[in-house]
Amino acid sequence: MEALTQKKTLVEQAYDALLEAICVGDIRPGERLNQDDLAERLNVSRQPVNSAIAMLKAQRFVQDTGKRGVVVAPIDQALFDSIYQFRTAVEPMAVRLATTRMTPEAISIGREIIARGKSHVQSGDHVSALRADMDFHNLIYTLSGNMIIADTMNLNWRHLQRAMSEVLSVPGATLRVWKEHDRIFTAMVRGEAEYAARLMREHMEHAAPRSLKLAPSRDG
Amino acid sequence: MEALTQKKTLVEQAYDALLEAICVGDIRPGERLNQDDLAERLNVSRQPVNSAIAMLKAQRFVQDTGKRGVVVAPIDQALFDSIYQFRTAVEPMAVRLATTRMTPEAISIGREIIARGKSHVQSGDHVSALRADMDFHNLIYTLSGNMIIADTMNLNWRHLQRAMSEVLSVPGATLRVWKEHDRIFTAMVRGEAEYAARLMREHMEHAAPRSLKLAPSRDG
DNA sequence: TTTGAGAATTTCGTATACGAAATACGAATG
DNA sequence: CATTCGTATTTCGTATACGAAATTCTCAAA
Repeated sequence: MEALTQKKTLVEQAYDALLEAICVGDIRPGERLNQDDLAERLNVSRQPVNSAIAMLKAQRFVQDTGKRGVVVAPIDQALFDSIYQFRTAVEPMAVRLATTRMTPEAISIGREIIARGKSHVQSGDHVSALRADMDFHNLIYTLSGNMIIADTMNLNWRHLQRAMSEVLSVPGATLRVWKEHDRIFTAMVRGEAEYAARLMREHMEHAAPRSLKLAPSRDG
Repeated sequence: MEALTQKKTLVEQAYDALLEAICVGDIRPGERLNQDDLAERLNVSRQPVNSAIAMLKAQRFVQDTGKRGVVVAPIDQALFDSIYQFRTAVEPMAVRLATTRMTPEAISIGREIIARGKSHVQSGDHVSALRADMDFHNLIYTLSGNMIIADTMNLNWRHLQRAMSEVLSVPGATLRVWKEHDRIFTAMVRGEAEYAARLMREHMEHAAPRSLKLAPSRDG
């Protein structure tokens, strides 16, 4: 008999919904969040929306401007650079740890993700390629067995995701990226932890776009 | 003329107060948070307390138990280990980055912190030695110029702080630790980034206590 | 004495109300 | 026409209310 699962509160559901809308660009950087509007759209009272916004603010997805309400945080090149720099330390470690903890199931899942990523690139579906990119890395974090890596990087990926939904060129949407993922994963399957970590560090060092190359305004 | 500063909301103040109480052990692991009680003690209505608790839950300081309310998360050896493991990747990077960004002011502050840390160890003041330990590392994160490092590690230190307030032997409270800090900082001042990073990695690898050696229950 | 059922109480998620402050709008004045 | 001031409206932080569900307590039956 399994334990009953606990339901998410409306605060948590509102947080999830708002974060997703921000990350996929439905609510854009600089846009002000109106609590009454959001409450009506989410079909809840304003209080859970207010709490969800406080949580998003703590995680820097939205920010105060000195005026009423909060705005979605602008896409910040410095934040993006900091995340990629941070990743050059953390991703190789995650790979090293994950390599020692591979399971047949993980191998199967990893291969499926890589095939999916390549397929999305070839069909030009950038959104799904980005999702697969996230899935690939998340598999590694989970496999690393280090919950701090997983939590930290999941949050960072949400920041990257929203930056990328504003960007013309999506890093996960090239075949080169997926070939590198393939090489990294193959090294992991073979148990070559140090080699896989080195490949990942190199991947990080040149996977970071030189700049975000923001898309033209959607109005123009 | 300077910009006016924005005041913290009651939610933010309640969050700060609760987090501090949890981290210094005034509210102990396993203890259930009663919202009415807390609201009365903080002299606010229950709603900001409820919101603050949701934020603490998202950051794993408190957790659901399937019953009413939340409890302060137990001190978790695995979390502690994950943080220390994570730090072996992140702290050397922070040191490397910080070394290239030293200022006379930072040098002065760093030396003051180290002197303070040694002094607290010698006088047996473990709480203040831990604070100085945190200050030393925080200086490095700030100097690194990487906001993700700073944000992530500040949160992790809060978890470490609350673990350490339950622990008999506090890692920051030995002279050995402060001698190592001194050596690291000296290398940084000299601009020896790689050497300083190596020292930090070694420091991380043996600074982690083998186990938390939890204090006996305060009742017994 | 133990167990179970029902009633009373407590707790918390969330809706609603309140009021302060910000913002928008319209009219008057220069 | 531009600017300023007063009024109306909007927005949000927070208090309060409501109700569902959990928990505790009490009493009766076995």
